[in-house]
Amino acid sequence: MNVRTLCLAILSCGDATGYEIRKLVTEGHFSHFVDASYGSIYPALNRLEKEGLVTSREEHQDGKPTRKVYSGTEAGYAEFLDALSKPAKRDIYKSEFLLQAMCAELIPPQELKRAIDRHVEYLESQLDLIDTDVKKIAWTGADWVANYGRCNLHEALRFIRENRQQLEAVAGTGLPDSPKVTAAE
Amino acid sequence: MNVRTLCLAILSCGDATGYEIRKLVTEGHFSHFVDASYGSIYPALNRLEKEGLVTSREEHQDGKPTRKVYSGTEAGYAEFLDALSKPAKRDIYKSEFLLQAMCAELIPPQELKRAIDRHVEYLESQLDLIDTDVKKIAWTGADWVANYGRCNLHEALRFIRENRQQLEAVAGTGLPDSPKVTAAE
DNA sequence: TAGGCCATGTAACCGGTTACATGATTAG
DNA sequence: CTAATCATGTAACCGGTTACATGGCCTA
Repeated sequence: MNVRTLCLAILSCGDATGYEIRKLVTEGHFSHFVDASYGSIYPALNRLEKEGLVTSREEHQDGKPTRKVYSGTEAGYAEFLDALSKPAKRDIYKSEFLLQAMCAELIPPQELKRAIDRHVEYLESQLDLIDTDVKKIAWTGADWVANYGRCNLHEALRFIRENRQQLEAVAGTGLPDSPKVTAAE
Repeated sequence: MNVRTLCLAILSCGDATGYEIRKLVTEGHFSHFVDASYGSIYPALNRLEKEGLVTSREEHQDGKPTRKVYSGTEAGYAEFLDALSKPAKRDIYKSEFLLQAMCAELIPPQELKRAIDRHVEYLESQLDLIDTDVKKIAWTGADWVANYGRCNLHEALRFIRENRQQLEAVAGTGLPDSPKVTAAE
């Protein structure tokens, strides 16, 4: 999923400015499963307008800079639906924390403990974000996704709290010269 | 986390060839939270060798191409530990499925149903992969991570199975001209 | 005999990030 | 007085992917 399609999707849900789209995908309720920055959003929006998939109107407001509000067009909505009809790409998940956990035996105990603490804090903050965020929205899809995220975060936290001592017990026991994996078979 | 550090991490756990590293990160037990392709792994390995962070030996085998087996050096292990000591970057999670779920109201019912089915299948296949894979390994870190993944996948599947009808009930009820979000506040 | 696995590598390309430019207003 | 928020945009850069090149062996 590229930024272009992402913009189309968000604009299918309602009008927004580039600034707002960026907020939604980095801090708002879309931020848990997508991401993009100004440098990709603004060019994407300009291109979409040229192609007639979105339209824009300028909203002058005093005291603040002029907003350029985008709306999806019929054609834009059609392309979005089209993108959805082909099977979704598999989820992408990258986690430095899990790499650390995987290599726990090679990491000094205090170091590992700190890494776990940090990750627990991170997951808790994500959970808070969802909870404060969900009050502001009401439509079913967003609500469902929020609940999905909440459940998963709860489960992750539960698992770590219940099993972290297993990992901490082996921290640092693997010496740099004793190989553990002989790779794939 | 770039491919360079990833290679260093894997080689800290044991010797491997570029081919094997790629297998580990795309199909093996590292594949659930990292990813990389040949085009980035081989150049990274060559550079690491030039810098003295890994060494290689050639293993001639008849019938098959010569393997170039890499081992981490003291310096390489040190750099890996150093990378771990600075706080891990936050997890990256991208999901087209959740974007679809978020926009459920705009998607025709059959389309949505199929998308959910596909995603359930995908999660189940991931679960299978962990289960078949975990038998081949024994060291604590890998085991812990496998269990972590298993729990999370179970929870995700449970949630979807129990709540999918909520989403399916509203599929297609949002018309393209009735905006739902007015973006961030 | 076609395709998949083993195995290493390169080059072109590209999507996206980072950092910058600009500037008024408001909150601490 | 400083920092943050609002708001739009550009240009350089970069990490990584895709696709290709090569070639023997084994399986269906």
